[in-house]
Amino acid sequence: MTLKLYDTATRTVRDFVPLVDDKVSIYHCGLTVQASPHLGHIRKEVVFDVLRRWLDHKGFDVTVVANVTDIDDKILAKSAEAGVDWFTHAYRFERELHDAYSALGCLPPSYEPRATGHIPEMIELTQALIERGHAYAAPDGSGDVYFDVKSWPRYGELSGQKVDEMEPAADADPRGKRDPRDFALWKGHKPGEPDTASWPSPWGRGRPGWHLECSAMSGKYLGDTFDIHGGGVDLRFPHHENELAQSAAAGRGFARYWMHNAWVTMAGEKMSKSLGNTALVSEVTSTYDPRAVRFFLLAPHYRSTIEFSPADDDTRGSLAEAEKAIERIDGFVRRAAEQLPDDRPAPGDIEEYRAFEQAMDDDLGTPGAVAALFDAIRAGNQALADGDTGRAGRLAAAVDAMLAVFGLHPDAPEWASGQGRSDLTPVVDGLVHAMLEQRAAARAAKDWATADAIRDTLAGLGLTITDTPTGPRWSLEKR
RNA sequence: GGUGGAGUGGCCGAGAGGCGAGGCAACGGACUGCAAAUCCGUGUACACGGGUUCAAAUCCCGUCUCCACCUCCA
Repeated sequence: MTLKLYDTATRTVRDFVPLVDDKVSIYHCGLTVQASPHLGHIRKEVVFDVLRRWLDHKGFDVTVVANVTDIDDKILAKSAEAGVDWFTHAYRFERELHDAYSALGCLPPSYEPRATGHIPEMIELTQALIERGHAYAAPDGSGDVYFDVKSWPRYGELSGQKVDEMEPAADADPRGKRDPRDFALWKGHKPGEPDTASWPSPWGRGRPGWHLECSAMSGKYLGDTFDIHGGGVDLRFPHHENELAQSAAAGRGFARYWMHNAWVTMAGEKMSKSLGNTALVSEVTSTYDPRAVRFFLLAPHYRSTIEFSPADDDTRGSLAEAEKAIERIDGFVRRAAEQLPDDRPAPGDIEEYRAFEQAMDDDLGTPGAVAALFDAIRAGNQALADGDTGRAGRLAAAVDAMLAVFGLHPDAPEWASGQGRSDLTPVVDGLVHAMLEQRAAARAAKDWATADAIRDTLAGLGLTITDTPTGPRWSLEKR
């Protein structure tokens, strides 16, 4: 089966054919490490993590590059406000970003270059653009270098806009620009900015413009032409438009497919720091099962907005609902582990599994794929109840494979807890089983009062007891 | 002004001309000592008004509402 992807540049769904057989190169714009990541930020990571896992599942050798923008206006402004060095600020939030990745089970990128580590590449690219007549040093002595939008007729191709119809820049200070839409490739050092935030260049000391970074770093690690460039829809313009312009104008092929994920909303509005309606990843994962958070972010289609609703008087909230879905998944995985032999057959031509693959190949159709997963779980539960271990085994194998693609398998190393709880699991297990033996004795004697009292005690400690055909089972309530 | 997207059952969220994706919630039933879990069953949903068609949530025309981007926001 061929993977089809929606390409933002052509606004069509296209068959995905990689540049090099069996290899896929992906670049997606990482974050500017200027504040704590929220659900909206991390959605992009989850979306591209699922894409990467799916390509991997299909047998491609995948290279993923996601940059870290560790120098920009906001970082300088905020660090100055906080009275710390800009790199102190940047490193702190870079660590938070990494914590968020791992909290949500995102595999690390193959390479994660920092902008500040690629100044020579950026200078080189800027020089190439000047030589080709697509960039110029500002004549005002500021040390800025701008991309000359008018020199590049293709400008606007990615976002479908015509330069002349764009809203004139609100920027009242055109500085040394030939056209208000020209954007900075290189920014001259300004008085008041820390000396450490500038690097020597042919145009004097300065620092790179935001758009330039991604062109320079993608070129270094993936070559002049690569397969997929991703990011949030809000980066389509101006960031990606500018990246494309400066790369193509420098003679590079650049990205062959453009993918953009939609954002996360709260009460219908985009989650963003300026609106104050953010849910930080760190907050959310300390309150809810991180796998539920991941499920919540990947279950809707990546091009649809997701409405995040916190718990209130009327609803339990979208993450609590997702936790119930995860419990259903885990219920089957545990049941299968208890009742089936360890050596699972291949999924083979299980109907639900084919539906899953078809959905994923159709522009990463996770909604259909999730539906297929639950169909397989239902069928698997039935097969287990019927004692049809052959069919149950194939379905369990299919469920395992689907969960691996989603990055949601409970036994995957990403979820192996280094955080205390599971370290005590064997101890708790022993204690609980001792109590359950007493309860079993009471039940055998039809002493329901004693049996229920033991169960209530355990329930009071947050343990749910479930009687199954193979004996009682305990699980820790999420909250 | 330009560009892109959205309005689906109690909630979330798919689909894109013809059997009501899936999850959460609710209600019945089976199972259970009682539960829980699981399974089976239960919904006359597609912003509004017209039109095309044997058939429209899906196509066409019009209307309304909402969101995003055009300011270095995933």
